Amino acid sequence: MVTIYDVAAQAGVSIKTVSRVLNQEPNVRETTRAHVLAVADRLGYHPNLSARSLAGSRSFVIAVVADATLTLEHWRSEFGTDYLARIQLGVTPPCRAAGYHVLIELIDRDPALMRPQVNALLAALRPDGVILTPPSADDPLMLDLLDHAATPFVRLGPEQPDGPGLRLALDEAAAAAGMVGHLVALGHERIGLIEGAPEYGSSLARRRGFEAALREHRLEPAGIAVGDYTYDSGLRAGAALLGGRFRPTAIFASNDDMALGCMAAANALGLAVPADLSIAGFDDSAGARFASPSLTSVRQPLVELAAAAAEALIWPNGTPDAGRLGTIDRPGFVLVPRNSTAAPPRRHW
Amino acid sequence: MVTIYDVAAQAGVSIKTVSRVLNQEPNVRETTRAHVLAVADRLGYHPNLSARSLAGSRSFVIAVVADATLTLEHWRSEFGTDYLARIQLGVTPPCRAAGYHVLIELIDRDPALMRPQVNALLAALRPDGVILTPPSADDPLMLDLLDHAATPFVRLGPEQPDGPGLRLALDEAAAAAGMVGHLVALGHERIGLIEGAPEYGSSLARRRGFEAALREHRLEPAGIAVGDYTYDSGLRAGAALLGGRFRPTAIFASNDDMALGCMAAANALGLAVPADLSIAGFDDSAGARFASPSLTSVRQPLVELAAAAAEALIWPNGTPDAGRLGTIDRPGFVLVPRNSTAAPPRRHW
DNA sequence: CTGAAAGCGCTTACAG
DNA sequence: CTGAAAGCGCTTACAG
Repeated sequence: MVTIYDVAAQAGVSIKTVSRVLNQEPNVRETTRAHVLAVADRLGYHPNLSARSLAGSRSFVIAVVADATLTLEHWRSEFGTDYLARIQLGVTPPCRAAGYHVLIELIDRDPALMRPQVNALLAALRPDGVILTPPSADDPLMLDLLDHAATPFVRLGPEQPDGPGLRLALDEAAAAAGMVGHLVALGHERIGLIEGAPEYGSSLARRRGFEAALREHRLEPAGIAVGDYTYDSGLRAGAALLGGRFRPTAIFASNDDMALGCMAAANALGLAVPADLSIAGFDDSAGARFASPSLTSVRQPLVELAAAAAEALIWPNGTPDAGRLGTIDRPGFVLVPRNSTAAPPRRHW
Repeated sequence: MVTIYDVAAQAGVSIKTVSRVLNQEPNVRETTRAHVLAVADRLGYHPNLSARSLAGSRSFVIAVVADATLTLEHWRSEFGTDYLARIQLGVTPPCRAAGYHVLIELIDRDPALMRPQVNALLAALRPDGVILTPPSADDPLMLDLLDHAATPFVRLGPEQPDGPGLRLALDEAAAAAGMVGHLVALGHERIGLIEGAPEYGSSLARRRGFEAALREHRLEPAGIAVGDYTYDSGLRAGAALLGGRFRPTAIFASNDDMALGCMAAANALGLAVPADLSIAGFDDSAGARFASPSLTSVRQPLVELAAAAAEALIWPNGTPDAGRLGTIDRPGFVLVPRNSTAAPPRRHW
């Protein structure tokens, strides 16, 4: 392997000068710089990351932390697999462009496991930055460990509005409100909600958005049922909402899995979707795209969020073209209308 | 950060002894070993990977090489996203268990880009091993660069039966033959084939398996149409196969996308699947699971293959329990029967 | 604008 | 069974 000494010798300068050129430091004569670069290129020189990391303050490594159990489950089920892939899609291009490497690190939630795993990660890799995906983004021990190690980190879609680290928040309330707006625009006036597990912040935010939007349109909720983000809970909640006399003409579920469960409940009751009942979900999961009818949903801007996180960690003092980060600081959700929502049926009661 | 010096000082030994204990080298008194481990644990010591890599011969890094364009496309489409996720699922657990880190490295196919990218990867990271996914697994330049750098590498599902590196092959012919066996068992005697792009080795292997299985059952192909692995080509090929007078009662497509295209062609002709026509695919993609009717397909054992690759790189001289690798050396495909295949219609011509 | 020295935290020979 | 010395390939102060 060719080292910095080889380049220095060939170029007739000291290794320090080569180092300056490679790191784009100032105070190098332009001709020297060009010459060194030419020699490095000719020799096929590429700096050794371990040496750089050991001697300097940068490792050129960004670690993406994901919950071990959840991630392995997602990969195995090949269903919710989207999430991490979207993160990778967002993180990878800016990292590649800046010569950074991305490490997906699976960390267990159990504190007795998490503590040594995170400490080993930080000590072994000394990553220049860590990106926390939910639920790690709100784990007190995780935040504490990173904070103590003084490792820069970004929390993707945190549920807590404060705490350490850079937070890249998602405006879930606005997204939920947007979905209500979509249903109202179709003509619906009786809209029910299937709420997610109340212990999740996302679930509360989505309910908040739902209620605010209804108020704005001077409507009352046509029933609220509580689920836990699973298909089965959506099935039960759907049955409950649709069992009454004045059933809603549209139901907004806090995630796609529950929306699909609700769709099954509607089918069981002989209701056609969307002719008799409109159903909307949240997440734009694979299931939403492949369902029959396909499910109207709202897509989290995860790719943009992850890209912003990577750029914030790579360029702590502002992106090269700083304007961009600002514009994607709080990227918007995207409403994806599909075949499960339509105008309400004409009244016949 | 606590270093090996801190541990050595606290334990009252030299750093070399600490190093021996940590690397599980022989020639350490049992009491010394226990004491050092206790001190290391108490201090929360974790070795710095950069220092280990720089000083020693191991980096504890496994790089998974994937084609840049294809991977970004897959991630963006959120459709073929399965592939890399399956690889990650296979590679991650053995690496975690052995203290290795996994890096997904996107490499461009263009030689002018590939050469510096691969060289930089090898020089910067000095990975202990590289896992090549298709099509990199058969790229001559890629193989040459890795071979020259003397980096151990594994080729997943290579199409060429020889060349450098450890090859973990898939028996695609056997998988195709198995699918034909499934159709024959259902009662089909007139089975057509939609072949994939002939420039892919996989396509040839699958056709070979198809023909061998038919021969074994003393049947003739009921038509062979050539596609290129795309939905559209499957649509066209299906129309061609089904347009004749003595149409097949079952069609085996060399991948799921073409099978789904063929299904559309059948629908367009008013043929019900599977009542009038059985259709089988290959890959067990997400589309197969969500299609209507769901598509019978065959699943590549990618997870097992990737796990075997990781273990081969982590334990070059045999897995700790060496028996296991042998058993997954050539893991079998899994036939996944779904609703697109059934008994043939009763003859009525 | 350029360079000589020291040191990052380990492992590799080598010596005892 | 244990340790002192050298060195991996860079960057960090510091000097000129």
